[in-house]
Amino acid sequence: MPKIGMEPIRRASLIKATIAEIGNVGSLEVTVSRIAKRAGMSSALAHHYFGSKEAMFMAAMRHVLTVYGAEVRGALAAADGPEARVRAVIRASFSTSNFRREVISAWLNFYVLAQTRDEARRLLAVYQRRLVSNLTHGLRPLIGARAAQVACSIAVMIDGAYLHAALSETPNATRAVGRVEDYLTLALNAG
Amino acid sequence: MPKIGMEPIRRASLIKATIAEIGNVGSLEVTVSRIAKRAGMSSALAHHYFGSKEAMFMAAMRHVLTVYGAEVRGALAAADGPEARVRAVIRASFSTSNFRREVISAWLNFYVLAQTRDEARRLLAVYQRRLVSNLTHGLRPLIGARAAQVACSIAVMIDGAYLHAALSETPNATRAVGRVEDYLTLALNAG
DNA sequence: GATCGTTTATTGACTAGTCAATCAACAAAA
DNA sequence: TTTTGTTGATTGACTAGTCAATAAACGATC
Repeated sequence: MPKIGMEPIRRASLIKATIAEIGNVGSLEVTVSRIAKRAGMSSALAHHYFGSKEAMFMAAMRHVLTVYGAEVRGALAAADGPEARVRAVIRASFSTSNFRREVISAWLNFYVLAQTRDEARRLLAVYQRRLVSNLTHGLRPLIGARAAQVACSIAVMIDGAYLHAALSETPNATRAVGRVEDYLTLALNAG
Repeated sequence: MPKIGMEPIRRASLIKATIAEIGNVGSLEVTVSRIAKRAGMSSALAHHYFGSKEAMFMAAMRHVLTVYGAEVRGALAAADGPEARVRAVIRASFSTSNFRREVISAWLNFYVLAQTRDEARRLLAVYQRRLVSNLTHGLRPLIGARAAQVACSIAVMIDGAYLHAALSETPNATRAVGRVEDYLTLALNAG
């Protein structure tokens, strides 16, 4: 019983199912059939809307980045003053939504994909530049010219702490945030 | 014409070929046939010596970690004094051998594997503990009780910087080392 | 030092299963 | 009737792992 206007609904379902399935299996070795089944349709329909398995991955990752970006913007809007803005960006990177198993899985596999697929690499670069830019703007009023340098270091530390936390036996976002904020404090007091 | 004593030679060839093939494809979606072909034997022989594809991956990763461990030990032996030892550990983590494409690929896929395979997770934990331990021992005489904390932060920063460098358009080990060493300097001067 | 059973090395062929992508065909809306 | 939604069936290619069979080296025994 075909209904009209299904495209956006189907696409959203498929993206959600793709992320869930990647989280379940832990890798990109998921089948289009399983994704489609989870989304309540045939695999042929998944191909109809996305064209290929890889396109589904990319759309899924773009969705993860969109959600993350919205969280960052929300946290920035609620922050009062430059230092609070920097801390908001850091904390948003370790939000509970970023620590769901399937999102962790998506990130790790995204790194793998970024080695060989230019589209993934570009997307990753965009995310990193935005992160550094957000941090730099917050840091500039606090430490002036050192802002760019420190922002890069914080970005590196966020990714490292995320990786460590994600792969530790007991993932602990709070500890990870603490580690990055300790560095921030150190950098701010070293004027 | 079978010759005796082939087992260690075959195993070494297969490990080398596995790493090379992973580096080529960029993921674990490599076939046993291709690995075996690259190593100059039939796929049946690869199964004979390793039993499964996953066992080949694990052996390959263990080899990467062994080489890395040897580099660290070498750098530590040549280092003079605590601070030099800390810097030696940092620099060894960004050695040229760790920046070969296939080794980067092995690391990224190892992270992915560590999500779901206990053996991979355990191996990763061993590597991380050793890294932190090495750093802590070097830091203790310099900053006493803060050593453990700072060692963890450096370890996190090493992984983050490695990730960034590995996935940037122009991988640059020197810049990555510099970033971690900057943090070290900051931490040492913040007594 | 010839004989023979055992171990090790090695492969081609095969099993049994997987999967991405395609396509013809059908159903409802416009 | 053209567009949009939808699927079952199929294709064509690929894969991990098994197995029987072969052949060289080893070692013990006579």
